[in-house]
Amino acid sequence: MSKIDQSTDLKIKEAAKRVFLEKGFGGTTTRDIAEHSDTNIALVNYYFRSKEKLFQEIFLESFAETFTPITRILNDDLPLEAKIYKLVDNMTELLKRDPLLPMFVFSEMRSENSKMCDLVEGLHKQEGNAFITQLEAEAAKGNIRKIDFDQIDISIMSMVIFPFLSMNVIKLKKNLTTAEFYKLMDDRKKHIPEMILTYLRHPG
Amino acid sequence: MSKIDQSTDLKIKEAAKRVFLEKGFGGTTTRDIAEHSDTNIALVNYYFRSKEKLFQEIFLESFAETFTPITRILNDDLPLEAKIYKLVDNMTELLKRDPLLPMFVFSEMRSENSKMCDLVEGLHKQEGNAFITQLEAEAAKGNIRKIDFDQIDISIMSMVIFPFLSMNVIKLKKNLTTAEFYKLMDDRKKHIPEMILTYLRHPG
DNA sequence: AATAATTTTAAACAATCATTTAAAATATTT
DNA sequence: AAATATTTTAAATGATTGTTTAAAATTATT
Repeated sequence: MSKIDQSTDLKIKEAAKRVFLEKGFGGTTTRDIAEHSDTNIALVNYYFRSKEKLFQEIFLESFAETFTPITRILNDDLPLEAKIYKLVDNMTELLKRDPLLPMFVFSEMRSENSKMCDLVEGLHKQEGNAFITQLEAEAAKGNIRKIDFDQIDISIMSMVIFPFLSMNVIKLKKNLTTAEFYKLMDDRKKHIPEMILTYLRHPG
Repeated sequence: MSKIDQSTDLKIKEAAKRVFLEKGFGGTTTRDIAEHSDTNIALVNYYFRSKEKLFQEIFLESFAETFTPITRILNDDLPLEAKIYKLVDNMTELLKRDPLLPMFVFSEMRSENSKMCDLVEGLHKQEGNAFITQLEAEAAKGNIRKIDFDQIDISIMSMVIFPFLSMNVIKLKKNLTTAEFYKLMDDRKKHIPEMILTYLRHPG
């Protein structure tokens, strides 16, 4: 055993997360999970009742894992510039640790009638975006340009998350090793905030 | 019949594309495709030999459908500003027509050892990015700032494509209808080029 | 130590999967 | 019109799916 006497349910859950993140719900079989967790298919159902229940548990946790840090930092009490730098830095580090996380979350929410959309709809009741409020305040003070700040929000998320969603295409197109790709992502920690801030600070 | 006597193989292929785009390879069954094409499972295999062959055909076409317009415009003989506006406009229109296209392509290339990665590796032999050459030329003339232009490339694609990959999350978080979401995407046709160009034109 | 509760195992379950078969129906060629 | 080739159908194939069963092994309780 690698980890000292890890409980069976945790062993299964961790293995399931690994497999689900790589192959999605449809591409994963209960037997996959059993093998990767060094257990058997009966145990998977014994602890989690069904493949679907296990999946939902992992999906919800992955959803939270992705968006909780973002929400937390956006609601931090920090000056605009520091907040953007921190957001991009933290998210990049999170995604470097878990590069398959966003594809897992977004791909399971791809279609309007996906069960995961309904599942998520319940919990995410608009917690009042402090970031956009902050941008509006700065705009009122004349520090940044006045625009639709939802666009800024979306653009930051796009520039941080998209490269990880398209990792393999980027690696192919730009002929990069994994290490080189990660270096590129590190460079974006400076590039993205600079781009956003330069845009915000220069009037249209 | 809606379309006058559409050939069977085309009927199957179009239905298959619809289903694959919505549910991916793993989430789609041969029976799904048969039902949606108003044929039967034997005909699917008669015309395309296997689910996998049919899928690969559709995947490769979808990959081309996504990246051919980009490559074409990036290699257009247009001034920088016009090129960026055109690229963002055309891509947005393409994605509004086919919003599930990028998720389909990228999700099937999510893992390093995905068959689709190998499949694509063959065809996409670095056709010398004219856009980056153009950026370097402009930088040499002192018209724009000198940076790693791969970052600009990635940032444009991110800002255009990512919103469609995360469409359902954005709609939930910002409480948008489909029409409102598309309106937001239309607004980005101005927002994205303005952001990129403002950044490029102002020295660090 | 005996009993009860929990966990693990191996085997089986029915349902569904992709694919194939072979006969029927249709279209094409001679 | 007869013969041939192509397309379509219905049924069956064996493999794989998620899930369940019931007995065995282990752990906890009395």
